[in-house]
Amino acid sequence: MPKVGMQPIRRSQLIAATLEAVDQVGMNDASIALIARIAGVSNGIISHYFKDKNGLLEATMRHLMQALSNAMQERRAALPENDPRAHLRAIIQGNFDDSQVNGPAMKTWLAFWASSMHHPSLRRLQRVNDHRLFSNICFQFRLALPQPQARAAARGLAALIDGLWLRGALSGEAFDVELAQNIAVEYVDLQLAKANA
Amino acid sequence: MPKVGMQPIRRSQLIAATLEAVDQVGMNDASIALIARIAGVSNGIISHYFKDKNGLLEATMRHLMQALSNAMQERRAALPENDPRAHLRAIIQGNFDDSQVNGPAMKTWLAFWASSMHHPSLRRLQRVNDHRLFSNICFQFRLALPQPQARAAARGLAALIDGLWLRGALSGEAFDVELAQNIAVEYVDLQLAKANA
Amino acid sequence: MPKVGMQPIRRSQLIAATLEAVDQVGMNDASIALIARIAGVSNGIISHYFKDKNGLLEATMRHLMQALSNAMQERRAALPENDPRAHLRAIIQGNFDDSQVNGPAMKTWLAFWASSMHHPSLRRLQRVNDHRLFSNICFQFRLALPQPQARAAARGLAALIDGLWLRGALSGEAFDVELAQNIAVEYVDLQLAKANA
Amino acid sequence: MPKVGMQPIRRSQLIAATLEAVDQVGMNDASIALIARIAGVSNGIISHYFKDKNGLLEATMRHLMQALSNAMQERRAALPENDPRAHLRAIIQGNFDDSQVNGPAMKTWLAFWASSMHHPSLRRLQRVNDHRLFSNICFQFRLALPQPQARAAARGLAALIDGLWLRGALSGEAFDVELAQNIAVEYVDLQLAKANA
DNA sequence: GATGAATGAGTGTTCATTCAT
DNA sequence: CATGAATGAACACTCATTCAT
Repeated sequence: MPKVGMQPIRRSQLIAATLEAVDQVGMNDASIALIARIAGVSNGIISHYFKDKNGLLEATMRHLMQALSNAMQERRAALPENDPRAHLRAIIQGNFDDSQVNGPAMKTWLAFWASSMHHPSLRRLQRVNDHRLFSNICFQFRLALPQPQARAAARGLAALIDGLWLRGALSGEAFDVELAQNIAVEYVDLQLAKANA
Repeated sequence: MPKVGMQPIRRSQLIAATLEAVDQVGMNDASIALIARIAGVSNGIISHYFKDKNGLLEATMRHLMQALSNAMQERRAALPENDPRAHLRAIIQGNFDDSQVNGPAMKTWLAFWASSMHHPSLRRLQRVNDHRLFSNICFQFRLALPQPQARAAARGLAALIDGLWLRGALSGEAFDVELAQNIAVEYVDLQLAKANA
Repeated sequence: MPKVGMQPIRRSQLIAATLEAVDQVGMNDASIALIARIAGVSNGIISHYFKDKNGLLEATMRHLMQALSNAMQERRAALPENDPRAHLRAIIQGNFDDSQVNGPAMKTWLAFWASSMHHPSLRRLQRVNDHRLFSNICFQFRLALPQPQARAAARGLAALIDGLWLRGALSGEAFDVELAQNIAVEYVDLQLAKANA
Repeated sequence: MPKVGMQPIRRSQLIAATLEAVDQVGMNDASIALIARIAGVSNGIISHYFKDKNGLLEATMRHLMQALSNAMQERRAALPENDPRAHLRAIIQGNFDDSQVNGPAMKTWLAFWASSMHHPSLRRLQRVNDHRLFSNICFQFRLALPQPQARAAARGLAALIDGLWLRGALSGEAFDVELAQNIAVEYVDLQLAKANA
């Protein structure tokens, strides 16, 4: 049923199908045929809306990143400017948002990380994202700590968040969001405590 | 040329070629033909020494895990039994051993993590490995901390190690081993400090 | 914009786009999408004016043939009836008319010749065209030569014209029209000289 | 039945199948699947012996050129050096050799000419071949004529040969080799006659 | 033990064509 | 008239695997 103005609808539909396919069989076996079948459309349409498979995967990655960014912004929007602990807490919570710790998202993120080592376009996206998380964290620590400590603390917190997320993803059990958040928040507190020492 | 005893030699040769291939083109494009070419052998021989491609990949993953285990054991062998800080430090150093932070190893680890989400045999290996790291760390923290805190600290340290490793792998720059180790060791010290509070 | 009388305009537009497309990428890769893009119209419109792609190609071939026919008629219109040399000269010049020796036309002719071997409708067009050239030439030679010689001379001149055209098209250099015409006209003179022997 | 040393056998087999396929359906529709079916082998084997389809087509063109070259050399081998008429006659006869005027060969040559306009590798082959024919002819005419006339005569004869061949291929009737040869030889005689004028 | 010829299913992609709007 | 969304078959090509030698 050809209609006009289908572009945004179809694009969302295909990105959702991609996440579903990666969840089911992994990115390697998430063929265009499978994705199209899941989306309930024909194979050929993917080239119509995304130049090729890579275009679809890149769009899917952007979608996940946007969701992550939104999850953080929502939590930080109402916070007072000069409260690093609250902002860091919101950043942590955003990273463990439902949109990031469900099965499809976790599997897709992992697959993207692996792929990004060999695909320049994904690599670029990956770098921008990593750097943004680090910058945001660093900026908040800088409000309470001198530059060198702030940078080290930021590096540590970013790594801790990613590591908690990674081990949660690989554990095979349900993601214990609260436990992960507590460990990360405690790290923030330990770092901020240096300010008063 | 002795026709006997080729098995271990060929197996090492093929595992090395696999790491090299994954480094060059990623695990997706590391075809049997490419691996065989890198190893300087014929395509067919891989089925001879490993049942199939999956067998080769599994063996490669075991190889990396063994190298990680060795790197930790070497550093811990001479340490006094009752010195958790020293042991945790050795565990940290082992995780950032040269055998783990070179390009081929990092790319292969990442690819295995992604694959393990969908391949039961890799998943099992992955779990055992993850659990062993956690157990080792937890045991050491337990020497200084009560059970609940020890478990939380272990979870945090394991995540921090993996996260530092992950962000190092993805950064695209040379891995700053010393910086990573300092951040992790500082985390150990902050946790152990609770024992005396 | 008048909605009536668009047919001849659109048809010319699409034929011109076809020639352009064939010039750019060859007939094999001259997809409907590309032709439509060059013409600045939508994909679907081609079926509207031509039944299908084959219809468009056939129309394009007819267009080239008509241009060739016109090029010859224009030059022959004012000639006296009983001057075979002048008419043969005009036929030669018509075959090397600008409309026939430009890039798009030459590439399209070549492609049509190749295609005509396997597409009955193109084949029919091709035959009619070939025969007409031969008949025209033969008729003129017949005014000066006995039948057998006239036929042989006609066969030779038709072949020489096509061969000069072909080698010019394939040479990759600019088409040296004058040189080609001189060689063909000399052939005419050599044949006509037999009449007086 | 895998054997060693199959390369030359398979290559010939596949080139023959390509000619047969082009004869049957034209080069456009001569898919790898069809060629493989005609050769009685699997699709995949073509990449094994030729890098890709283009490699197979290029090899097929080289095969035809070699056959043409052989056809001429055989006829010229026993000729005295200083007899341009005999050599030109042999060149003409070689160009109308059985290996060149059968259906598959003619259709394939035509298809290659069309393709060569858009494929650099085929274009290069085409140019070398064209130039060789011209050079050979020119060298012989030069033995009897001054340089400018020799060059013009060579251009004319090369074109006449190609044109006779082309019109024969397109005519749809059986190729009248004798008639074509007579017309071309007569052209040689007319040109050589200038030497004594 | 080792080779590499051979298979054939599977991939991403292209494309002429159809048709609701 | 004209669009462009949608289809689905066809394509070239890749690849893990098998097996005669």
